[in-house]
Amino acid sequence: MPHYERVEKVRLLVVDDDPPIADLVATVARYEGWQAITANSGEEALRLAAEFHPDIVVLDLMLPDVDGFGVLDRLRGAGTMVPVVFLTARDGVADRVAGLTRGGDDYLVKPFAVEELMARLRTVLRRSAGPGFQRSVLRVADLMMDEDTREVRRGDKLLTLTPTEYEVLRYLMRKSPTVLTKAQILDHVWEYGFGGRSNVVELVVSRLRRKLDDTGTPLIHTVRGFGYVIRQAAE
Amino acid sequence: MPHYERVEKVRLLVVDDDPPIADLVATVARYEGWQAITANSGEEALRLAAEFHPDIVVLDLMLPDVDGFGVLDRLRGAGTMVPVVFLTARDGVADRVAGLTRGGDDYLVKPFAVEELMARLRTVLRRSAGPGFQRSVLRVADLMMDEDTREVRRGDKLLTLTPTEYEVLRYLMRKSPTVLTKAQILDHVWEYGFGGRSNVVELVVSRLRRKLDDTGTPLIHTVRGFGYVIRQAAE
DNA sequence: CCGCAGCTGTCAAAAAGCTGTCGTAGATCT
DNA sequence: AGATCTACGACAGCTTTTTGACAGCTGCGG
Repeated sequence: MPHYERVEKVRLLVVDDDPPIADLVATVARYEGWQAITANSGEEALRLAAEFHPDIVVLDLMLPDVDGFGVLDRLRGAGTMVPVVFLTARDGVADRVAGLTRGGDDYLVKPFAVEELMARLRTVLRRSAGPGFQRSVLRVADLMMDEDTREVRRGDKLLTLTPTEYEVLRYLMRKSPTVLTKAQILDHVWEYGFGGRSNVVELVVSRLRRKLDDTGTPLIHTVRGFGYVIRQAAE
Repeated sequence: MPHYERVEKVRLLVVDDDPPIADLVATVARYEGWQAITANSGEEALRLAAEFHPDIVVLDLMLPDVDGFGVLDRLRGAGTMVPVVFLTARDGVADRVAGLTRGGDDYLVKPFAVEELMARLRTVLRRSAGPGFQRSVLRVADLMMDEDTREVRRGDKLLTLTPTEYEVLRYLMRKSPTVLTKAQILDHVWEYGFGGRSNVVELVVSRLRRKLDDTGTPLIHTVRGFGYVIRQAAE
């Protein structure tokens, strides 16, 4: 039983017959500092899994040859206990997949938001790292976000965020003190293929500010002509 | 996990000729921090038992070679007193098994719910730990659940819960203060293979709330767009 | 002091969640 | 065995929350 440590790069295998999607995921993962490879078919996936020894697998259920379940079976049959996160279309199979989260594996419905996928991968990795895994808590100045309890506090004031607000804030906090463009935020937090041509990001940031900058000094800063950062008052 | 204290890892051997089921159980156990291995036949089970020295065994009755009872006999014949939890199909043999569960053994009918199986394993382990074993009591604020007597109290008011309500509540309490999605609850509390397409979880939560939040402050909180938690209301 | 990026109020549609009602099936009692 | 009771979950109506389009306003930077 491999033991997954944070010290080494996480090894991710992405299996999806749609190359753009597979690449999207792989790219984001690499950007996180992970080592990622992609497979576009079940056979290829099995071959790559055997030689690459991934720590975690993202697996589309609809593959041209062997289907997702088949791949899973054969992975397990080969004695690999590598955790798997499934991707499925909104319809149909979702039910069948649902049963799989039990094992600690997880699943996500297409189209998904990249940050959501990454969050799940991190969670699954954290859990599979064995017992006594610690809570994941993000901090920026006196702002705190507990990813397990979904509790967000500014100082000791508890904040109530909507799902979208939560996701945007998490992304900002994760990347802090890096400045993110609105496009990056849109691409990571909203489902890929989102049609929102309007000012959604500004809108959500505005709402976030009202909730969290109400008390104390502003934490979310606008970088005019570029994007947003969250950090303790800069320069 | 907050409510489970044990210094050494529990060693679990899962014996089932259906690999997905065996893996399911093993994976869930590992997530509890246990050490788990699987066997897909009676012979393999006996071999593994000899070298692995499990603390507890999950044993399917219908095996290709030696049947479950045979495995049990040979285990006992070898002088092992390791407690066994049997898995059986809904029909037939159930009665015979009942007779065989002497001592600390137990059995469960397929398809089972993961949380139910884990609960039984914990109970059997606790009992087999010798005399003066400790009661298992879960507490969240003034809510108390005794897993041995199945007694649930809010303050000193005794609550009467249906089986499903009890299971959902137990799962929530065990994981408290982590927020659980409806899918997680469904997957852990309902039998595997349940095609829950409706709002069962919401329904049970609704009924639970009526029973336990009637007195005092609400304990089960909705995290809109995500799931449910049970915990003392955070300020 | 101008212009444009950014901010925010308003609103309606859609999503998510809650709960009452009811039929079925299994358990329990007589 | 038959009658009765209980638990469960399908379904549907209703309420609340969230979201994003739109549009007008603000204020920064030059």
